[in-house]
Amino acid sequence: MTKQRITISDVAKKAGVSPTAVSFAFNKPEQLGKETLERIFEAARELGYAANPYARALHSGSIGSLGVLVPQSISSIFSNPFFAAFLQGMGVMCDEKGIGLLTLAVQDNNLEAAIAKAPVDGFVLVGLNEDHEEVAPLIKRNIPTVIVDGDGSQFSTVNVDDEGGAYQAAKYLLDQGHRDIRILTFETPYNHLEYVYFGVGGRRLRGYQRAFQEAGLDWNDEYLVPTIASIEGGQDSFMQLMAQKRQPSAVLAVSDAMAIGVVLAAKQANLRIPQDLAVIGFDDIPLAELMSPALSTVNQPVTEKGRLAADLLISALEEGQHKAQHFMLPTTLILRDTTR
Amino acid sequence: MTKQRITISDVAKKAGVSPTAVSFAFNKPEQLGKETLERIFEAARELGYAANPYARALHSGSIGSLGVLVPQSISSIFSNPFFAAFLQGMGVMCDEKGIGLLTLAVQDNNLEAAIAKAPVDGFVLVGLNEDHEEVAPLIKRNIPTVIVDGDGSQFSTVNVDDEGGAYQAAKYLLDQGHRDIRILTFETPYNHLEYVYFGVGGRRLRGYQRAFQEAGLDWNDEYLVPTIASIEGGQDSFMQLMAQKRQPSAVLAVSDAMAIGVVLAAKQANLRIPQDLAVIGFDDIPLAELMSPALSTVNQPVTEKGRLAADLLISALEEGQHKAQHFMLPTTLILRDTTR
DNA sequence: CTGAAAGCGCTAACAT
DNA sequence: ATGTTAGCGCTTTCAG
Repeated sequence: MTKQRITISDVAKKAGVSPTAVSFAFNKPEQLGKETLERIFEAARELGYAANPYARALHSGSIGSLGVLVPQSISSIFSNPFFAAFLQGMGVMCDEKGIGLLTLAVQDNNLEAAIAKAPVDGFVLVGLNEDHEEVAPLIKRNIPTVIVDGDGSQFSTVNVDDEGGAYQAAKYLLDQGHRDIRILTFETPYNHLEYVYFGVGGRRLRGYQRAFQEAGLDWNDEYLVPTIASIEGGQDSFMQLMAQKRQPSAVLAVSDAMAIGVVLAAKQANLRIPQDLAVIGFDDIPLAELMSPALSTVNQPVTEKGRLAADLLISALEEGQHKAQHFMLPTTLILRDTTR
Repeated sequence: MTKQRITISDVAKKAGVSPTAVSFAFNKPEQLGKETLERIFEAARELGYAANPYARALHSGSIGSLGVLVPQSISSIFSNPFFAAFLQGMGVMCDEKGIGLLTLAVQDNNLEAAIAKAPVDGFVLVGLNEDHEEVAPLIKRNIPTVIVDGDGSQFSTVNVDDEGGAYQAAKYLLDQGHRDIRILTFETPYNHLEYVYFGVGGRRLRGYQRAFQEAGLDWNDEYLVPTIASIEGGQDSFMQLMAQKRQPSAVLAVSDAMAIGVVLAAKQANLRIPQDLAVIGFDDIPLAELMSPALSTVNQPVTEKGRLAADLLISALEEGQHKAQHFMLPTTLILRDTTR
C-alpha cells in the first residue's frame, strides 16, 4: 500500500514547532513570525508534505470538485459528442476556479450509492428529473445540485427549447411538401410507446407532433422508429425503413448521431440527398457541419449549457443557500445540405 | 451551507445502539444479531443516513476514484477527440469496477497542487514523463500512477509506436515520389525548434525524419510548420503554406485535427485531393473516416490505451505494490482518400 | 506569536 | 453479540 504519508506533526517535529503552527503556516500565515514560517516551509518542502485532502474535507466539508451524474455508463458518456461538448462547457468554469470534474459510474441503476460515496461538493444531473426517486437523497441531504435536461423546482435547472426546435424542423419538411416522414426516436428499455414520450426525447417528439397536427396530418405512432443513439443505430434504422413497402421521403432524428447514420447508409444505397431523402437531425454536434453532405439539424447550445450549469452550481456552493433559477435556452433550425 | 449531515451516532441514538453497532451493520453485518440489524437499517433509512466518504477515506485511505492528469485545461481536453476516445477506454474499466473518473485542471502549471488535493486513489498521467519535476511528489509519496504517452521506469507506462507509424506515413509519400513535403508539428510554448523534438510530437518527427534519410533526402527543419492542434490550426497553416513560393505536393500532420483543417482549406482553395495535395494525419479519430474525402492517417489504438492504463492502475491499487510494466502498442498506416 | 486540546465522522482493536 | 475507546490528519477556539 501507499507509503506512510507525511503528516502535519512530522513537519512540526522537524521544524521544532507544534502541529498547530504548521497548520497556521499554510492557512493563516499572517499569524506566525517570519522566522518560524520559513522554518516550517523549509521542513515541509524537504519532507514533501501536503495536507491530506480527506482530513481537510472532513473538517471543511468541501473537497474542490464537482460531480457529473448521467444515467449511463462512463464509457458511453465519453463516446457521445453531446457530452464532450457539455463537459467542455463545464470545464471552462472548472478551469477558472481550479476545481476538478468527477464523472461517475452508475452501478446497476444505483444512483443513490454513487451519490453517497462521491467526493464532490455538488452535482450536475443530466437527464434526470428532480422527482426521480433516486434523486431524493440529494434533496433530503440538501446537497447543492443543478439539473440539466430535466425538470425541477428546488434545484436550478438548465434546459433548451427542445419542443420548439423539433417543431421547426418538422414544419420545415412539411412546408416543403413532405408527407412520408419517419421519425427516429431514442430507444427505450421496455415498452417503447410507454416511455418514448418522456424526457428530452419526448419533448422533441411533441414538437414534431404539433407540426404534424398543424399541417392537418394524422399523427401515427407507427411513424416512430426506435433507434439506438449512435451512427450504427441510424444505419440500422435506415435499413429497416428501406425494407418497408412505403418508403419515406424524409427522416427526422432526435439525435445527430442517428441522422448521420441514416445519411451514410442512404449514400451507400445510392440515394441522392436531399432529392431522394431529406434528413434533419438534432443537437448540431461538430461532425454535423464537417461531414458531407453537411447535416441539417436543430442546434442547441450544448457547451453553453455545460458552462451555465457549472456556473450555477459553483455560485450555489460559494454563496451558500441560493435561490433556484430556471433557464430555457433557445434552439435554432440550421439548414445545410441534407434538406432542400 | 449544507444542512447538518446525519451522522452515525444519530442513527445509533435512534436505533438505541452504539455507533459501533451501526458501523458493523454496514461493514460486517454478520457480527450483529438479526434483530438489531433490522432496527439499525430501519433507523438509517428513515434518517436518510449515508456514511461520510471523507471520514471513511481518512481511515481507509481509499476513496474510489481515479484521477486523469493532462497538462492542459479541462475544457481543451473535452474538445479533443483523442481524449474522448482515451477516456472512453478508461471508462470501460471504471464502469466495471464502479469507480469514478476525476478529470483535473492544472492551475498555472501547478501540477503539484492539483495532485495534492485530488480525492483519488491513483493517477493516470498523459503526456508527462516520470522525470518531470512536477511528477516528483507522486514518486516521493508513492502514489499509484500509470504514465501514458511518456517515459518512466518506476511507474507502468503505456505508449504506442509513434515513431514507426510516422515512418510508415512518410515512407509511403516518399515512395510515391513526393519530394515537396511539409510537416505540421505541435506548436510549442517557446522556441519551437528547441521543444519540438520532445514528447510524442518528437517521436513522430523522428519517424518522418528517418524515412527522409533513408530516401536520401536532406532533412530540413524548415519543412516544419508549428501548428495549433485543431482544425482551425490546420487551416491557418495551409494558408501559410499556400503563400510560400514553393508549394508542397504533400503534407504530413502530427495530428488528425490539423490534417483535417488542411483538407478543408485545400478544398476551399479548389485544390484536388489527393492529386494536387496528398495529406496524412495521425491518430485516426472517428472523424477521419467520416469526412470526405476520408482522411489517410496513422491509426493508434486510443481507446485500448485508456482501457489498459486504467486496468494497470486498478490492478496496482488492488494488489498493493505492483511491478511496473511497460507497453508499446502498434500503430498502423491507414490509406483512405487523401492519398493516392 | 505559539501551543494544548477538542472534535470533524468513521473504523477496528479490545474489552465486556 | 454489543459497547468502549483510541485514533485517522487536520483545523480552530482558547489560553499562555
